[in-house]
Amino acid sequence: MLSQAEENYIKAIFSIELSSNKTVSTTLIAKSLKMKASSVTDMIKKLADKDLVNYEKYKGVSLTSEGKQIALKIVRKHRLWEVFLMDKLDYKWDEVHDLAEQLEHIKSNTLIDKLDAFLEFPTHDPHGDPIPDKEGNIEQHKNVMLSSIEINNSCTVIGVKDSSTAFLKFLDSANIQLGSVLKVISKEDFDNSVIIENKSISKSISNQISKNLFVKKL
Amino acid sequence: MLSQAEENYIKAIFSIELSSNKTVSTTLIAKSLKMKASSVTDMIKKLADKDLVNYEKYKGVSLTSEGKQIALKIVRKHRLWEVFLMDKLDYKWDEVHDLAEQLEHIKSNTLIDKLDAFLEFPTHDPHGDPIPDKEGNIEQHKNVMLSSIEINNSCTVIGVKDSSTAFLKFLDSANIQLGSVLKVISKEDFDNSVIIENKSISKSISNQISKNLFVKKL
DNA sequence: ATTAATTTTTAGGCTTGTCTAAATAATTGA
DNA sequence: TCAATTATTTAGACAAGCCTAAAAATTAAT
Repeated sequence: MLSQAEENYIKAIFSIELSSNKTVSTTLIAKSLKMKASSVTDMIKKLADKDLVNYEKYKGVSLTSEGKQIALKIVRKHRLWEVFLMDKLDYKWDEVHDLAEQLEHIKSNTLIDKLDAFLEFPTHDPHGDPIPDKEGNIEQHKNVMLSSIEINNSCTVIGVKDSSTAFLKFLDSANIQLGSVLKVISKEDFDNSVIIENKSISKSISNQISKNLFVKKL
Repeated sequence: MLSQAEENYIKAIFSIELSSNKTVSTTLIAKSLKMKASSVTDMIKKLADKDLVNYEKYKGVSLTSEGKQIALKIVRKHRLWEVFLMDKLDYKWDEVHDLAEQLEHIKSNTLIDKLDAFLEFPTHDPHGDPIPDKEGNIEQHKNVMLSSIEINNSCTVIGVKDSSTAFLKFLDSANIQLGSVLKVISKEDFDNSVIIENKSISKSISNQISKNLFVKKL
């Protein structure tokens, strides 16, 4: 049985692997978990002993397939709890992350599948991220960002890359949710901002925002 | 913010205080938490420093009013989670305890009240125990046991004193739930067992069982 | 190709929460 | 009452998980 600390490392390594595709460095893990590199080295050794990561001194780590399975289970739990918090308890999408970070560590063989059933087998969490199934299969995010949509094309918002509270609150204030249909009116070469139309209201969206919004072309 | 270990001690002290009404000894706490007495002494000192328990060497402990409030909050969380697990996720009443022991430690200012609302403000958990309200008010259990019901009187099962898996499974097999109406047909002086009628079926109930069933006289 | 800068690891330390063994206090019973 | 028993506390140890500071390896820059 893994400790919460171990699970947090596994999850961090998993998400770094996903987003960067290079071998994961001690420093990156430390940054992601807000810890010191020396602490990370300690824990990596422990995880390597348990065959959850491949590790060679000074060469970074990668998850073994067993490690990856564990990571997927944690991600599954995290995202299902987020759905629960939002759909059943009326939390807003910017409030669910921290609570789910706690709930994802609850140990039980049955709980998460019962929760899944209770929620009627959702496929995505409140931020548009796909939920792994019981076996750890997970749909691949298509990496289409709002920033890459051509002028005059429309798209649907299907997810956010950054799910920080600040970003999500900004989206709320701009009236953008999952499912919002955005039409790209024009692009500004100078700062890469785009003018979009959302429910017939036009808005300027900075590049920082538009490259963190996953969309599907219509 | 209290650690899980601290919360577990507070809860243990609270439940011992409730069931025995004497000052709580180191040994009793140790037994309840399956730890060594020396560990208990250490923790008691810590809790006393935080003014959550009154403690004088060799004289046992009692919760301060602050400690009691914390205990009530934990009990509230535990019981609400139990209701959730049973009512929403279809767990059986003998399965919810261990999971609730984990869930009760989730830290959040809003979660438990939202859960309470979602469950439509239940007043009792699946074992018949009353759920403290937001302010920590809790209904007093009337201590009427099945063993004290007179011959020919009927009563409703309103709770269990022992909520161990074994006991609850026994009750299931005997078709006794909360709300079951039992009529006392006869009593056996020899071993204090009683013959009861439940849905027109007669059964012999040992004293061990009947003194662990809270009932309300009809 | 060396040196400088950065990254990673090692070594040693700290806190929390547990333990065992020994010392001390309280209680029991003859 | 006072000796034996039991309960409690103290002292010292250990694992987990974090830290700082220093050493070692790697990478980058001139």
